[in-house]
Amino acid sequence: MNETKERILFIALKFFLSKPFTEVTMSEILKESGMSKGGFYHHFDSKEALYCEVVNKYLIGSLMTDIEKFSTTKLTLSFAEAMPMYLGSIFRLAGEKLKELDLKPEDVNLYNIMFDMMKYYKGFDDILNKFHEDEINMLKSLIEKSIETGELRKDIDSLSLANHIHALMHGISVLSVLDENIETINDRIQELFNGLYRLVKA
Amino acid sequence: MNETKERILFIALKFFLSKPFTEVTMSEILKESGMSKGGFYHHFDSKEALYCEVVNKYLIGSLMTDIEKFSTTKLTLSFAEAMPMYLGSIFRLAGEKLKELDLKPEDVNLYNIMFDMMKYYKGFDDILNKFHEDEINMLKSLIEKSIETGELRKDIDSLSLANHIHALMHGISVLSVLDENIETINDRIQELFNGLYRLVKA
DNA sequence: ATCTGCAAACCGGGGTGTCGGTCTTTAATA
DNA sequence: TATTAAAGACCGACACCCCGGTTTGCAGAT
Repeated sequence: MNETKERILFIALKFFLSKPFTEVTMSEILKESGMSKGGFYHHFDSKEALYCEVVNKYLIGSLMTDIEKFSTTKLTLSFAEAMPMYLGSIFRLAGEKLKELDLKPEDVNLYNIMFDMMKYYKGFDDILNKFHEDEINMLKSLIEKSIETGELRKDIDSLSLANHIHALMHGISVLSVLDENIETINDRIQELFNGLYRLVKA
Repeated sequence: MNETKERILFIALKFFLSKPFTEVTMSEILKESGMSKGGFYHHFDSKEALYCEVVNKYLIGSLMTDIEKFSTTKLTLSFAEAMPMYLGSIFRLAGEKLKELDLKPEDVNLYNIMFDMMKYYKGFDDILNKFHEDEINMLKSLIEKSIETGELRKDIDSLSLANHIHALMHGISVLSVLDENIETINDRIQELFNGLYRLVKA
């Protein structure tokens, strides 16, 4: 792909991560990339097309690889080990990527981004559903294994607990956005997980 | 208060519930209310002032009364009775209010609304924090009472479980928005709560 | 006569996208 | 290798529209 185009995509990424689609203006993207309007529209059909390419290149792809990365390593770990690692790794990964972009976590509203993708990126609902399914299946199989090894209570319904943890994660995540203190998210996760673990361990 | 002003406030409410602040235009509010710009700006200083009055009148107030309504009735109920009632009542109440406004639940994004209030309604962060605190305290005292009566396990940390349930609620809620199937939210809540109850009951 | 409530026309600014034209690189041909 | 044609990258002014907000004037009640 063209080098200029890639530079524009990268710069646009920052803006689309830090503001809703409608509040990002072409002017600021062009100013930042030192490019003219004419130059830009030579490469892209529209602002929305730019958005879709950004999402495609930077967001969709990494969503996929991240979950795969975890699902291959989980099998050797116990529930007590894997769980905090899983919970933490998501946010650590996100944090690293934001650092590369010189963005502070508190300037990025994950849910605004997802809502935007729902609106402007066709088929995102399917992708998201599949992503959630994968996450839950992963949790489910981890739970089942941990029941077999005797780590967790025998009377636990694995699917139910998987859904529970999944929802809990999103709850912590969205509350952190609302509270505007993303930094403490890892502590909160750890604490809530410990409480849950006390309830489910054998 | 003026009758015209109230009509504008009510119409504006619908728009602010169904779209982000920046995407709501004065033109559509004026068109819907059959009013001219001059007329509008006779009553309000700005679009933002309108927004704040709408939030003040319709959203902040009901947020307060709802939680009070519940906190006065909870004392006579067991955990198993109070919990689903509490969880369900929030969404039932919201549903009723949306019906009055001819809005479908799937057209309203609760978190978009909250993020907007964070941006444009001064002091909303404090209000929200207090609201969350109240919710958690309410849950906490319910849990403590239920531990005393022997309904719940003695080894449960009440604050930890309260936080847990609170986060879980928001998780279910935000996932329902993302999945775009708000209708099933009550079933999901019921199911996840049942799973949790099995873990915490004595 | 004055004040209230409102309508209509208007304003500046900023939004996305277009268009004619220029410069640069590449490719083909003699 | 020198010349020429075509393609690609880019510029900047401008068109057009719609935004929130202002100004002016007028009808009717007090």
